[in-house]
Amino acid sequence: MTTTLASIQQACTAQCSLDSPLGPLLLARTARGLAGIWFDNQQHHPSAWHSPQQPSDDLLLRTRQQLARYFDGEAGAFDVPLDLHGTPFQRSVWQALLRIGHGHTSSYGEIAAQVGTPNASRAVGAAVGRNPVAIVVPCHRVLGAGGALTGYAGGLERKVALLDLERKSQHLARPAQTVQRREVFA
Amino acid sequence: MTTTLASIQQACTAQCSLDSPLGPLLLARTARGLAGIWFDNQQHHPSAWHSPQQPSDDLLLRTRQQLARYFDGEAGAFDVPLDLHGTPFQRSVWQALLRIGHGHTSSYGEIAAQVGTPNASRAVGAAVGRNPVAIVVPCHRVLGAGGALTGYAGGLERKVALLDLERKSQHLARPAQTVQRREVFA
DNA sequence: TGCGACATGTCCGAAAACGGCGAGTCCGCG
DNA sequence: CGCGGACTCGCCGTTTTCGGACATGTCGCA
Repeated sequence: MTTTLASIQQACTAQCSLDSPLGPLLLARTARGLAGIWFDNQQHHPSAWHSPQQPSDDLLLRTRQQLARYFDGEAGAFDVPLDLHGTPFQRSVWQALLRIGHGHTSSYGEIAAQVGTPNASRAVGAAVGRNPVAIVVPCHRVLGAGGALTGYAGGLERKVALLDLERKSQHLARPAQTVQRREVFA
Repeated sequence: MTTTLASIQQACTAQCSLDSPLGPLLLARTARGLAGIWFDNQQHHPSAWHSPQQPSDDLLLRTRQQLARYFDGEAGAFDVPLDLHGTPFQRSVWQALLRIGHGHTSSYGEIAAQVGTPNASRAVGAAVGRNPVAIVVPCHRVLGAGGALTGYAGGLERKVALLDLERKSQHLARPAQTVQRREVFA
């Protein structure tokens, strides 16, 4: 299997940017769903792009709104369809991330177990680090087995900030949290 | 740079098949032009495909007609726009092939010289062998310096057959051979 | 004439290196 | 004792690197 990033760029049909409390975000979509959210100058950023286009696109608009709500402290804010490009292993890891609830955390080893390869915690680390859709796929909720922060593609500050935000906003969870998330595979 | 074949499959928008005197052909196009013609079970065949769809497509229809005329012995039969996916080197080689006239031949070294790397005749061989658009991009017109057949992705029989066909049909060349061929790059 | 060596871009397989880990050991410190 | 921090080693998917193999042709040397 080849790189995930190139494959996304290929299939991408629209993109836009957005100013968040943690700095500018770049959003990208494909025909099938939301495919990427990156912080400025984070690791594995598709630096080939820079176009700060306005979103003329329903899906991207909704994502922007939901991100705003998320930063306002709302739990379960996301319900846009995702289109995650990656190796089978990576995708299964990212799927597992989606099952970590708002304000909760998990560990690399735990996820490795969920994915069916209990010893692959280190490989999980690598996969988590390549998560293309920051925030929505909550890779920031993964800590070391002892609770260590270990790392974040967008920088540890941002990881702490996101966890803080979620901890402080626990009580704002929506009453009916029926988040139906349809996944699309590629 | 990555594989040419995968890149074509990605961008391909339509395809169809066609029975030729030398066996079935698979045709494929992208948004920009004709991107592939392969013999059944030739080397580097995009075997992921098998759909023998009917051509509902103007460009593919025209290609089919022109192939039929070619097999009837007509020179200069092709004028469809091409969309050749490959490395810069490969594309320059394939462009050079297009300059070899109907019924004429060239050699690997000659083409290497035309492309600007006189010593790369061996590399030219590799590139010629990966020609995605059989017949229309006349890779069959390339022989060894001494006139040896050397090789053909579709099998040497077919190479001989094509050369025979062109030799026998020399006199059928159309009077005005103003073949305007627009190339598209990717 | 005949044989070996070399030049050249790309693909492909194998092998090694590299991580956003985790468990286990050893040690120093209250 | 009991706890925490530094160190070592096995784990495993992905990425990178490397070494051949090719649809050849030219040159030097016996």
